[in-house]
Amino acid sequence: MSDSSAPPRRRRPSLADVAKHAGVSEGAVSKVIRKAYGVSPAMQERVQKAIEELNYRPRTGARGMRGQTFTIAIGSEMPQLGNDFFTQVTSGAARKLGGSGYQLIIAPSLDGTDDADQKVLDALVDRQVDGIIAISLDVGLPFLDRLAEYVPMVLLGRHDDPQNYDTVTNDDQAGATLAIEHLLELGHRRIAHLTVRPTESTEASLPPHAIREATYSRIMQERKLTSQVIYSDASESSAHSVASSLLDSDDAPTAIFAGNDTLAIGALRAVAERGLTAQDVSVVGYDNIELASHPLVSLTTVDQYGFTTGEKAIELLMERISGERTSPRHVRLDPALVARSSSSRPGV
Amino acid sequence: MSDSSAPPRRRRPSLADVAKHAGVSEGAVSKVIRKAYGVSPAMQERVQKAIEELNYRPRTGARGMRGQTFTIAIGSEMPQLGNDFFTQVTSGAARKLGGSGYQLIIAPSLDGTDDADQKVLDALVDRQVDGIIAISLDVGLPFLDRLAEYVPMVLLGRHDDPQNYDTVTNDDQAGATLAIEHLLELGHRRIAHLTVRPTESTEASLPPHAIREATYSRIMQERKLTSQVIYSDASESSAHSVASSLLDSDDAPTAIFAGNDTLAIGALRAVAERGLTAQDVSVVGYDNIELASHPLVSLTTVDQYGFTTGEKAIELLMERISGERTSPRHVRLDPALVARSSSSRPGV
DNA sequence: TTGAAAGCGGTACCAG
DNA sequence: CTGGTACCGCTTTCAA
Repeated sequence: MSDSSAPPRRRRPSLADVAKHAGVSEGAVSKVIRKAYGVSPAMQERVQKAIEELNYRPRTGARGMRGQTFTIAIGSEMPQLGNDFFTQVTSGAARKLGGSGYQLIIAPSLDGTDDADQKVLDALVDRQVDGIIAISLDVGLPFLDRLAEYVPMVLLGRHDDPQNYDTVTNDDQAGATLAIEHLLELGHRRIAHLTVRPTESTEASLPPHAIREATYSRIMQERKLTSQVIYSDASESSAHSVASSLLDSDDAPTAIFAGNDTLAIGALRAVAERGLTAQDVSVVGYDNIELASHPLVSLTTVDQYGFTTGEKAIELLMERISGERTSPRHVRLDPALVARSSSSRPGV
Repeated sequence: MSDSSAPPRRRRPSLADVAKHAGVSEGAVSKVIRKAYGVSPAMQERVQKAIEELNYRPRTGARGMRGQTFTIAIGSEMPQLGNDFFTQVTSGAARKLGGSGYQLIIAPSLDGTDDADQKVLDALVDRQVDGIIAISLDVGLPFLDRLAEYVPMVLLGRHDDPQNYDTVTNDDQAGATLAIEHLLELGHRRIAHLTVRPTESTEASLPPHAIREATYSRIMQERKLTSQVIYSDASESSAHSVASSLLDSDDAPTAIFAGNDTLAIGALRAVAERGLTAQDVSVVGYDNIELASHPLVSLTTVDQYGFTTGEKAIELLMERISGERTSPRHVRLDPALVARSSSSRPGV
């Protein structure tokens, strides 16, 4: 009986193998694969042939020791993966990277420990990626600013003022204003705000939800209208139960502005269950997730342009990778209102 | 004016730095970080201290040249990212990997070129990941079998018979049977099957959809019932229009078994638009996507257990990484029917 | 233009 | 148990 029924794991050909096969120096091969200057057409062709014959591909790890790894990474929390905004961002980044020779990878933080987000980012730096896009991570600015000394980095959705990294943010203030003004223009006056319970954040900057809430409060106050903020957990079902209580209470509003689409859909369910329509209680969300456009849902919401965000993030990274810029840039994208049938003039 | 307003990119401390700082050999440091045998407690402590003082972290690329990279990758097509089954698989894999020291990365194929899927996988092998999970990729068995000679690999949703890699599949035949039997038991006899147009696949194995369709045809034939297969594109809207024509035709069925939930939801919309209910036309899907459980949809469907699939995939990879197995294993998971309100007994 | 050789940051084997 | 050292595969001088 043979002691190895399956062949052992195969070794890929190395640059040295190619050099030997082509009868040239390793340096020459290296120049060819990097398309560097100073190679004769004859050499070029000869090496190319050897590369194809051996089916050679350079190893990223080895390249990275001296040069680049041609890898851009998106770091995020695990739950974000199912999030439509996240998907949009990724698509935008992927599109921008297509054909560039860079590979995009997504690294989710695995466990739920409180330093899990730091660990993902560390893991990416360990892997010497050429650039990092970090999205909605629960880490402090100092940590990020220090990491950004080692690798180009851009943070998404973070209203920060860092030294070493760039940011691309949705203008949450503008977006929230769009949503509320929309309801006001329709004629609503009793507008409630449904959002997630604020966490005790050690961050200097306000998270998107907090900004949306603050904007709501400010506008209502300016208009001399009564604010009504209600909190729920992040889930649709939690939003549903909170919204249900609200609708059943004495001071039920005629409109609900939700901090995001998931919450909005929970609220919408509560509305539908009570046989109410948008004329009774209008609902507006935030994010324009895929489900929002579904005919059975048709949610009025605010689009954050995730795709553009992803594209922009890559642009910023590339400017740093190429070395043409070292000072931080902060790009703010303008959100847009997408009016659908979940909002309408209040009935008489 | 200073010619470098921002400091240049910083270099991380190396293992040599740590060795120097601790006054020990590099080999000793290496053993400590790998928790290898043969280190005295004194040495261990001394090195540990130096590591912390320098905030040292080993670089994956360098480690990979001799040993492992402690990275497991999931390769997939870009559009899959938003897919709920994909998210489930990823969560399962992440959960299984938590605390193991391995980092999970997801690599989407960037461009839409026809060899894009091969390229992602190549890119992952280039990066010397320790294991690859490939999901619904359009690549032939020979290519995969060759790649799997270099790195442990498991394919998802592929009814293959490969030499070098493992597979985890949903038993599509069993799942389709569950769906159809469910409708039969409810009393339906005129059951149509709505699925995506079959592509000319060069693959030896049948894709999931084809298996579901074949199962449908077989069961209908066994029961001496008339098969009625209608094709649409993959989108919800395409399914909607195809289903609309079907419902308006003379031989409208009393039930529709759709090849996946997206199609089912399109059909459901057509049903709802006509003021019909589940008693008139029942709809059953496949996948149990998140939207399926939404109260406004409430779709009866078949759950593929993506989470378990992800966990199982990691298990299989680990068996190969540890070297305890070299022969292929093929795991078939049993799907389950999730009955909701989109299906019911036919009305009188 | 080309080749030789010195790194990059780890691992693994060797002798002591 | 420890230190020394060859080596992994690629990039980058530096001469020729």
